[in-house]
Amino acid sequence: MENVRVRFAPSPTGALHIGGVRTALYNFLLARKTGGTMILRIEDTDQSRFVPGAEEYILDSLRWAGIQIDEGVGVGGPHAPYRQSERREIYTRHAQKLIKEGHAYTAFDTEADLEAMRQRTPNAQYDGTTRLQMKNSLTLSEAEVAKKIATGEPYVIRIKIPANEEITVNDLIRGEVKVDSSQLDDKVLIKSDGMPTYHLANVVDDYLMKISHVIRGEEWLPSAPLHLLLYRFFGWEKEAPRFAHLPLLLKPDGNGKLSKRDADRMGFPIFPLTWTDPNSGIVSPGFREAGYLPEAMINFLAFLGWNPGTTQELFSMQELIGAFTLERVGKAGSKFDIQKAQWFNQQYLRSMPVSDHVALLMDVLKEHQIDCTPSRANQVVTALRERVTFPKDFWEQGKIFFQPPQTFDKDAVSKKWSADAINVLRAFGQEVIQQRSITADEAKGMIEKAASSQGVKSGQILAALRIALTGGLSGPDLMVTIEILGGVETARRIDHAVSTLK
RNA sequence: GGUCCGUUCGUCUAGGGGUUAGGACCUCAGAUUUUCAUUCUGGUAACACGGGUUCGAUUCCCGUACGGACUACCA
Repeated sequence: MENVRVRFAPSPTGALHIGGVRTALYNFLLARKTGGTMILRIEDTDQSRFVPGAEEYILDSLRWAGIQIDEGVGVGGPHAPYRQSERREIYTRHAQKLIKEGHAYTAFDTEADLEAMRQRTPNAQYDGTTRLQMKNSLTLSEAEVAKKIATGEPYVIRIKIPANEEITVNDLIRGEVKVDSSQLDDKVLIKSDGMPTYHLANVVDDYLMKISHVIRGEEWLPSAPLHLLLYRFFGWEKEAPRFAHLPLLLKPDGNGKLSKRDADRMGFPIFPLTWTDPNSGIVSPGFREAGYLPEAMINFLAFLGWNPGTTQELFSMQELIGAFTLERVGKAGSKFDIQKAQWFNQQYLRSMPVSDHVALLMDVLKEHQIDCTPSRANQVVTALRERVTFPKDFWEQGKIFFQPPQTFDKDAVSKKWSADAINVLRAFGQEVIQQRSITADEAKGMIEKAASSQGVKSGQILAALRIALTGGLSGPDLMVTIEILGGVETARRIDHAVSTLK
């Protein structure tokens, strides 16, 4: 595989879909694996769908994901510009060449004309069977065409699809896909606003930018024969890239392509970063803001449609680069399983060094305007480390170390709060208040003493103690909790609970 | 409707003419943890269907069913 050059070519029509991130990832992995080049091209040929901020968003998302761009928008390169709206003349020139050689023609049909044609014949398309009934340079005289163009009548340029030719797409993932050219229609190449359509722009740019592999979503497979035809008409058959059409990301339940609607409905993000739609003002949550680590997302995404053929599941970007091959990409679509994504996140979050966890905790504490010494943060983090899936869990599970419980779990109280417990807690409170700092072991001994003084086994009142201290029944080791809280705070919370709960 | 693509546990998948069809997530049970979580052990659970080829098919071929994508002057 000489000189691999791949591109990720999104449209700036809104936030980047998570499936787009996976497509970018596979391109990136192949580029890095082969020492090739990763190119970012922005396909902004549809002016009506342009959304301000979308390009910036794409750049930010890729950066967050750790997908680096070697060439293209944002970094420049030898084939600039990389924004298709800035390459207009190039496409026009190429379209003209096609016309000159009889592979394309101009068409003047209005929307009403097209509609009428479709009405006339069911399932009709603009192709070899209908093009001679339409208003185009094949049916009009040269003079008429020239006049229409001179008077500024809008027109498009269409490809002239040859009849009855078998076109074979050799897809790296799907093998040979054969299509009869008669099934294809005379697709518009240049729109009436002078901009190219995807089909033309894509082929011209991939050739000019010397792309070696086109790795894109399966939704492009049906138009791949058209693209191949274009390569042939331009005389670029030898330089045509290899194609790899990726299976789609499917919705978690039922069937169909994963959509934003599904994500909203099931309560998880679909965009890498939070996105605010500039037109509607609607804010859509992002994976980053939901607490997903980029490493976890990348690992998760890589495994949706690809696997290394071993039982290893945790892969760093470097490991993915080493293991990735297009041959091991599957053919069937994958349902987007958010639970698996959470599992990956848990794995990555827990394996971070303690210092990172401390930093995470300090961040949330700052948000809540709580001061905390590093050593205390360290204690809390140590107690919580094995219990977190998202960074926010450090706060949700750790806040009881910084503020007394706001409420007491009613069920827990009715089950575990007893007269015996109150007596033991009182006794323990009077002891523990003497010790500003107390170790877990000391706390344990003290509780046992208090319990036996009341003729009770300590095990019977531990749940009540936990309720008094944390408001509920779950949390880190109780003795460790007391150690972190300290004797004074422990006593204060017991006091409060005993006087509040009857 | 037409064209194309696909189909192994609920999910992500490995595998491949003769296997106890393997792993992970989820789930369930047990152990550990005087809680919960973690951790450990174990369990439930799959080759869409029908033909053919073959001594033998989940694996190869054909068909059917089901699902999906595409069918715009959107990408």
